[in-house]
Amino acid sequence: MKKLPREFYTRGDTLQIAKELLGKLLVVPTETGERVSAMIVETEAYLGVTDKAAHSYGNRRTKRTETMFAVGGTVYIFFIYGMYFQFNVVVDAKDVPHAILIRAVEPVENIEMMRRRRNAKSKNPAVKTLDKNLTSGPGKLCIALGIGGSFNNENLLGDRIWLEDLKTFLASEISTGKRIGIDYAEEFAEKPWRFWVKDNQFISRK
DNA sequence: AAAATGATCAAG
DNA sequence: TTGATCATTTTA
Repeated sequence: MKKLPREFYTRGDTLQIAKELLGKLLVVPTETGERVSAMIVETEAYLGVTDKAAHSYGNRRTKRTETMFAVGGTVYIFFIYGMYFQFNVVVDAKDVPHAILIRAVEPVENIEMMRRRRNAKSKNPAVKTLDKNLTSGPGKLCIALGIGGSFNNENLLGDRIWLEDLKTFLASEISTGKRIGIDYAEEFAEKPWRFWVKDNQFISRK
């Protein structure tokens, strides 16, 4: 399969890219080279220096936010709530700190592996994680796909993690709404910069 | 009966 | 944000 080219990430229309990311296949091979993959079904755009919800608001550069300033096609991982990772795709040119948070994916290849990893994280071994709960949230998908802090700053054109074309959704198949978990962002909390595949079973909220 | 849904709470 | 628990509703 063919990796999405650098230009897909660097062309410079973050909201458009956030929508086009829906239907793309996220591939994270195991150490032994087995493909584990899932289709992106929910995204949120974070628009650089003007967006109060973005880590890079006001051009803030810290150890954590530094990767947001990398060139489009770089992976930005951050740790949240003391226990979960979030997976973001950096877009636009170097030093333009735009990123797209991947909020939910639909399992495609090697679902068995995702199930094992998710169940292993659960405290109660008796409960079996339902397939539709496997990757229906930003923290869950990172566990299922084995994405941890070491993926921060990884190149999406490398061999550790990448995106491929899979499906294309029409504008009529995409829903739009407010982003989640950013109540502190004042007027930006209302911006309709969250996108998801309409009626998809794997989105993070109903 | 089992499974899905919703509300509440604590976790690091 | 998530998982656990508990209560309620839906489904087979």
